[in-house]
Amino acid sequence: MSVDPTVKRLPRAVREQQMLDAAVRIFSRLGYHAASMDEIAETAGISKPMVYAYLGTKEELFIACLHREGARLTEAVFAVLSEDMPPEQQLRRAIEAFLQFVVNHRDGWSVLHRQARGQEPFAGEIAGIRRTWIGNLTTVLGRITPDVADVTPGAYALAGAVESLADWIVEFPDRHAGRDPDVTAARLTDLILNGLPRQ
Amino acid sequence: MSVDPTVKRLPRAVREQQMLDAAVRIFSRLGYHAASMDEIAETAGISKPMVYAYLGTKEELFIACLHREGARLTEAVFAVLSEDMPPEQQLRRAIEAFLQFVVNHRDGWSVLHRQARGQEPFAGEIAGIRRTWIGNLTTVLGRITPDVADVTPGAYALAGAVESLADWIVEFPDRHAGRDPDVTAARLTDLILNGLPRQ
Amino acid sequence: MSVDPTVKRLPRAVREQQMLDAAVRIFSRLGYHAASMDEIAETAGISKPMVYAYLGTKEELFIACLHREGARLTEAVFAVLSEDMPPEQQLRRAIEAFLQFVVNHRDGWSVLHRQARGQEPFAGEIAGIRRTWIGNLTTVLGRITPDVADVTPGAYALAGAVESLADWIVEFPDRHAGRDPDVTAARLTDLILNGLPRQ
Amino acid sequence: MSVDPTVKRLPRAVREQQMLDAAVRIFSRLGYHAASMDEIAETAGISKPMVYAYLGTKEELFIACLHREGARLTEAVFAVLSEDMPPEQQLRRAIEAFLQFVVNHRDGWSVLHRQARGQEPFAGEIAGIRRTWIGNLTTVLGRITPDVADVTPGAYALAGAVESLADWIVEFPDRHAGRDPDVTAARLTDLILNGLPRQ
DNA sequence: TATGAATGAGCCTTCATTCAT
DNA sequence: AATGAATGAAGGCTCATTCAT
Repeated sequence: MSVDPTVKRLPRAVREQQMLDAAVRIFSRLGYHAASMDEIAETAGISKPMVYAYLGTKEELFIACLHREGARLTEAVFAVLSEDMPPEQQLRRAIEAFLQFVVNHRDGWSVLHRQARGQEPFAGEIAGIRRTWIGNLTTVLGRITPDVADVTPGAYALAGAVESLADWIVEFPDRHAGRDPDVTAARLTDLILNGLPRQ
Repeated sequence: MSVDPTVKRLPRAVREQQMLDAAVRIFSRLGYHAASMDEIAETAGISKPMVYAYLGTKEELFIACLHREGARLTEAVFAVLSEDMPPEQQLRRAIEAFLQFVVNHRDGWSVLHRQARGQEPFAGEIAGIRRTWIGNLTTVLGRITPDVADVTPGAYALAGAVESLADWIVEFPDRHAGRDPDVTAARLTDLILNGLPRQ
Repeated sequence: MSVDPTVKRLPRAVREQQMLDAAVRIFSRLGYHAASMDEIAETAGISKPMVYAYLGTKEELFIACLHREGARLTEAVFAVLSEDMPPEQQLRRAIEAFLQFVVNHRDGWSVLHRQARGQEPFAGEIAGIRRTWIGNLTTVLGRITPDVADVTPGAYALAGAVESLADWIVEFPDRHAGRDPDVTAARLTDLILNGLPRQ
Repeated sequence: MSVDPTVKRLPRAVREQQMLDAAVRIFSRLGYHAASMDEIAETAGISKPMVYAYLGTKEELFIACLHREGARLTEAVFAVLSEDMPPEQQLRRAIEAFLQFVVNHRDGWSVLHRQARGQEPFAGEIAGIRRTWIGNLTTVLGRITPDVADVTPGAYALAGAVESLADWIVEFPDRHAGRDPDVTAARLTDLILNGLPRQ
């Protein structure tokens, strides 16, 4: 048996990941509607009926992408936290992890954040994933401030700020060059804790 | 004789606004691709060929929507500012105006912010409109803080925070009920200026 | 009363000729189907309803063009003939006149010859016009040769030859430059009468 | 088991020919613009998307028809010639072959000659195909006559004569009945070589 | 497991034609 | 006499999805 790099028969689990990789790539570039199953299948190096056999309809495929990328994001943020950290450090490290994730998984981030927000039938799914991550922020902020009434809007504001910075980093890599995402995370943490430096 | 509600012949300028109204409504609910010219024309109470005659292609129609709503947003924010205000007040009032706009023009906001970000051939157009509004924030922040290096990322963070709060207000009208957007704007301004209240 | 060059109110007969001019121009460039009434009206400097009021539907308009240009062609050929000419001279002068007409009325020729031949519902009309001109050739040839059986196919062959030369002159003006259509007509007449010069 | 006439799954090469057959038939009857992809697909006994999948755009489909029929015509004429024939015989046999082709492939001839001449974007393609066949005539005539200057216009005239005769044969099958195309070819060859019989 | 062949349905776009002023 | 406003109808093209092998 040879080890032809263009193997034909592969175990299902491997093929599924190839398909999801291709799907995330195409969806991130074109959005849900403009992406075609043809192009996804071709990118995955597989025929279209296989995509349907393994991952179902286009809608189900997109949701599978959302789940995989959402889980990856959640894991990436959780991985850097530990119960015994002081909340200020948790805050900074969570932001760091988020920015790092976006920089390293632009396609996944694009699928999660840009390509179907507010578009049925994905709005609920995406909002749920986002709520998970904002829920974490809420917990952390709740440990820092006593201002109970504002902790939820605060978490939403903070989430938006981080997402916007992530987009900024991705959109202007040059202007951001030389600046580690960790530095950006630290600056934002400072801003949250202490406010804007005044002149 | 009063104006018949089902008027037939109307001057071009009027019809164009009707069409744009319908287009913004449909695009905001379904996104660019899922929206059909048929449905837009029907919503506008006019036949499809008229839409093509006055506003052109679906693509051109969408861009016309972006321009109209973008201009309205810019105007709404500019209208509340005056040169001689202290910058802290400018900041608060700009945020107020922005949140008010989103609450009062949900469809326009959805078209600008959610339905085509990062999707060709609109990515550039939308990014440009957003950059205008972020540019204003940058100017205001620059008057408040001496920290030159961080003023641009700060403006992006702030913009994201405001946008996210706007979405929150729209998404959970109940939880937000009784809370004026102006209160939210004031709290966010406080956060920016002084940081999170510590316990 | 001023003599504004963009006069508005013109007598019907004048307007009709303007419209036919425009129609022949557009039909000759694009063919019957690809030409649009919009473009014809615009080229004529008039609004569409006027075209319909004066010349009827697109089909009727096209037929009007065929009639006008066909009549002009017939006249041009007849004008140079007289009963008492020897038939060889009639032959040469008819060919001359035909070639001259095509060179001077390319658009009309294109409408008659290229843009709708064999296409319903114009095939019959065009064939009829062509038959008129071929009928003339038949008469002339009949005076030259006693070979009755071949005079009709001969006339068809001759007509095709002249038409093809006309197209050649129009298609390659450079290669034909310096060569008067009259020279071409003389050569062709020679060929008909005496055959190809042998080596 | 015999071949079911309503076979469902056929290899691509077969289906493509079926489609081209249908396309030539419809285009020849209606012309490029008036023909609809729907009717072509239906005539081919297949659904429209298959036509697009295999032959591309309507424009590409028409060009594919031109190429196939043009190649067939060229082959038909070439097949009857051999290098060692005297040029007079080459001339006669080429004309014979051409007339035979037109009589046996009326649809193909119509597509090549009548349905899109001078109409963009096909004018160049069609002119090129015609130039090939006229080029052959030029070569043959060059072997017969020493009159270099007139050999090209002579070939154009001859081509037009043959084409016109072909149309005549097709248009009046009755008047032509009992007359073999070969007889017509012989008479035309005579005319070319010797001129019109004089009285 | 894997795929070439096939299609129903729908959307964007345009055009000839007419109405109301 | 003249036109801006308006539309029914149709055509090109694409796509998600499935069948037969």
